[in-house]
Amino acid sequence: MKRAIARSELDLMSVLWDQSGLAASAVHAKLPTDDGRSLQTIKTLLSRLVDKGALRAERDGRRFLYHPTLSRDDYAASATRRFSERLFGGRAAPIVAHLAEGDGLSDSDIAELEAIIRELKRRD
Amino acid sequence: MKRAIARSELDLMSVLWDQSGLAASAVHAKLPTDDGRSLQTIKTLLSRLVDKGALRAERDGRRFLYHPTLSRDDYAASATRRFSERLFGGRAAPIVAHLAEGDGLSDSDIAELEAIIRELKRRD
DNA sequence: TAGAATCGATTACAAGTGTAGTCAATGGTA
DNA sequence: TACCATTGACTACACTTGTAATCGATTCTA
Repeated sequence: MKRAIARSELDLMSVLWDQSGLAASAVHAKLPTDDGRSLQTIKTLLSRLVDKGALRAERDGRRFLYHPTLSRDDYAASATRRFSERLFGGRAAPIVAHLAEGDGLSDSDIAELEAIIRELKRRD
Repeated sequence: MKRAIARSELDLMSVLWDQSGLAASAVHAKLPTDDGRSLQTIKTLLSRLVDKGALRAERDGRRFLYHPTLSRDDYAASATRRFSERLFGGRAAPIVAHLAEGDGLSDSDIAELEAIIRELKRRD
């Protein structure tokens, strides 16, 4: 059952990472208003995420409250590694280079990057 | 026709980015030996990529030679932006942080990152 | 208490994806 | 020349994804 989280499903994960234990209707309500997807669609996606093992459904009366079974951080880490591996042989620099093209990065982003680099070099 | 390049198709793009103008059999031969996909499969994927406009097929006798119509760099840039946007609100630092987790980055990668940061700060 | 709203479950269905078989034409070879 | 290999075209087919309708049960409300 360890299929991947689809693009459209990720939006729901994101909502539930912000606040775990929401019912389907609440998840629907929390999506951007311009989202367009109907409540039925959200329910289907939630079921699929439960099938995939990405969510746990906790019964609450006649409805379910949904909880992520993997953290946003864990997901982001493995997705990032896969992405970097697939496109850049696991390297980080080309990613940053692409994001920096055309006044890409904010000052705070740059400052964070600096801190990370400093730490990496210290650890070295 | 501007559908996205699928995961499995990306492998073929990668081969053709390394060396443009290969025939189906050559692309097949250049894939990792443990790849498993049959030559027939490769041909199907190549056709799909032509349909999608990601490859141009140049007739050469009774076969075709395939050429990417978008550069690896352009593809990587837009894929990277999409990825970063989707998972990290467009920021670069969390990506590097994830890749750095658990002795992730090589010395040369770190050096490149440093150079990029230096340049970004200079530009600032 | 009768109808309305809401819930999960089931079903639908087109498009996309991964993988490959079959076929007819062509080109190379014994 | 008679076969065999190779090529693109076409077809196949199960699975995934995106989106939603329908249905039966339950709960809220007038």
